[in-house]
Amino acid sequence: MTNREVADLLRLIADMLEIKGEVVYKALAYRKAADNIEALGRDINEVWRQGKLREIPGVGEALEKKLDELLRTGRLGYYEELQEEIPVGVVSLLSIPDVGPKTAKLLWEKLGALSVADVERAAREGKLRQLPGLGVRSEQRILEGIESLYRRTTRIPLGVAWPVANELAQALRQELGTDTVEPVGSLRRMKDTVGDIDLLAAYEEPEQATAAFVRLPQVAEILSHGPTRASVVLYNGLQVDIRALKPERYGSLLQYFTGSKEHNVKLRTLALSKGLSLSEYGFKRGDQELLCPKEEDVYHALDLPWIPPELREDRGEIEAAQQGKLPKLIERNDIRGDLHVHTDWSDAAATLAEMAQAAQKLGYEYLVISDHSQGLGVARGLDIARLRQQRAEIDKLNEGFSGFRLLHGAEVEIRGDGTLDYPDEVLQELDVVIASVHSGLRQDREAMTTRVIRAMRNPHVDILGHPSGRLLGQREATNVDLDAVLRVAAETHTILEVNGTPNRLDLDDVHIRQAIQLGVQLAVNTDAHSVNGLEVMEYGVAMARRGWAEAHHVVNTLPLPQLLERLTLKEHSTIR
DNA sequence: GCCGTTTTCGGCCCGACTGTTTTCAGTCG
Repeated sequence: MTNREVADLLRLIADMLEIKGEVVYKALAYRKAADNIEALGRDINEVWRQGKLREIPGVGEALEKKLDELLRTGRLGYYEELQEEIPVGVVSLLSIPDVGPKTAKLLWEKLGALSVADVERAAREGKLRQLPGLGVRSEQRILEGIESLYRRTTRIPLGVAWPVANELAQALRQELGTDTVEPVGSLRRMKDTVGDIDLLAAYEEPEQATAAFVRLPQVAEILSHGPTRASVVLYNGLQVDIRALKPERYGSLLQYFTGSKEHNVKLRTLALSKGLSLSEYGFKRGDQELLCPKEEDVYHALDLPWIPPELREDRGEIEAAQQGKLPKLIERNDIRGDLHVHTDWSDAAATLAEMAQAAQKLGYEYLVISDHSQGLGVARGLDIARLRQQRAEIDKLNEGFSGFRLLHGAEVEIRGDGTLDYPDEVLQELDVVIASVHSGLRQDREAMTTRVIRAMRNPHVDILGHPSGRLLGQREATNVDLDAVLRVAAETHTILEVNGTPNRLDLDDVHIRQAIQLGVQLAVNTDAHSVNGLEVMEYGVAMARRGWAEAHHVVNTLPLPQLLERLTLKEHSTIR
């Protein structure tokens, strides 16, 4: 079982326990363990083999026993017993907005509902309003919730939500005549996907801010609307929540609303240990209030340095802050060039000259042209003759540049057996070789892992492109064993790509962090297929930051001479 | 079910909004 599968099962059990009516803290404990297993960055099976399950935070005696049974036999007796009591169908009702464990249990016990469709039917027949604690309004609300559930297909990639959120924030800033409107929540933490958009407004009359917000022309439907918070659905189907408070509490609100929930919970616990109570309004010591106009004030009150939003996932950042060991995260301006872009030589829109010009405009010192290799026919991959023609043109262009250089690379297909799409003598001519998997994506774990590792052991392969192959919202990652890939990358000095294309963001944050811990170096690239595509660098950098990357972990922060030297490391290395 | 510079037992974060209530429970973030 994968970490994800184990985590999902623990979360399912947590839901069942809640519906059953167990003390909520029990369910909480399961969820916490699930979160930590998912964010582990190591294969849980390996942790289990080493007998180190207890070292995972949130795993105690009872969960260790259950995990051991699960990983050893693939089954869990405790879960099977629970299933006898609480059918999985009841758990599925929790996906309906405004239906929690109590309501789910009620719907099941009184109406026998075991699916969202059952609830929908009962609601249409007016049966929900007859249940204790529910009325006509609740019935209507649940029905609307089901409809929105059908509309809402999946989480939204960061690259989609980010521009929408900024446009909304800008509209509201103009409406209110203030600067203090910002996207917050998982967006501000730059998570790879977001469930909804959260906005924050600091305004003297908060109720006017929420009122102006629900009146924005983008708003299709108002879900709730109070003096300090409101929730709407846009015409594009995205849900947006806003919170508004007076500016004097701006720092507390910004901190609170940025999350994550887990990070905030830990901060509050920390506050309690110092005799303070923390909420979005600020600190309280007894009746005495301590306001935080700036976000830094919140952290300083807890004797912590300010923590960058990208780290706020309760993955050790608070402990690191306490010990003064927060990383100095890489920034967008540290990037000196893009190592992965395409041109009209293969499947992209812009010419070599256009891409070079755009890169110089961004202040880059270098740009690697890396069109597809011959095997990727659908992308008009370059055969060896055209590749050499391209080299000639790049050389010619370079004569006209000063303080900037085009490098010649290629994104070379990793074939099904792990061999590469150009022979070694051709690879050797290139400044940068990116090896990527684009075909045969359904191979089983062993075949896929062997394939990728074989490619990495080629001394000419500098970078492994989009290592997991995932396409957010469209395609799962391939079966590749990333743990093994990371180990071999460390051993062979192969650079791993952090691909900034919005629906890739690959590597993800968890594996970036693991890579760094193993001493693997990264390249943050855009994989741009147009001039505008170069702009997505900010998403790639955001992923790197979420993975605790500092500038020195990323090779394209190096000045050109050092980069070129780094790129020869593998050929000169004796370890293969 | 986890966990311990206030505890190996008794805690475990805080508040808004909604609807169905006569003072609060459920849900959400």
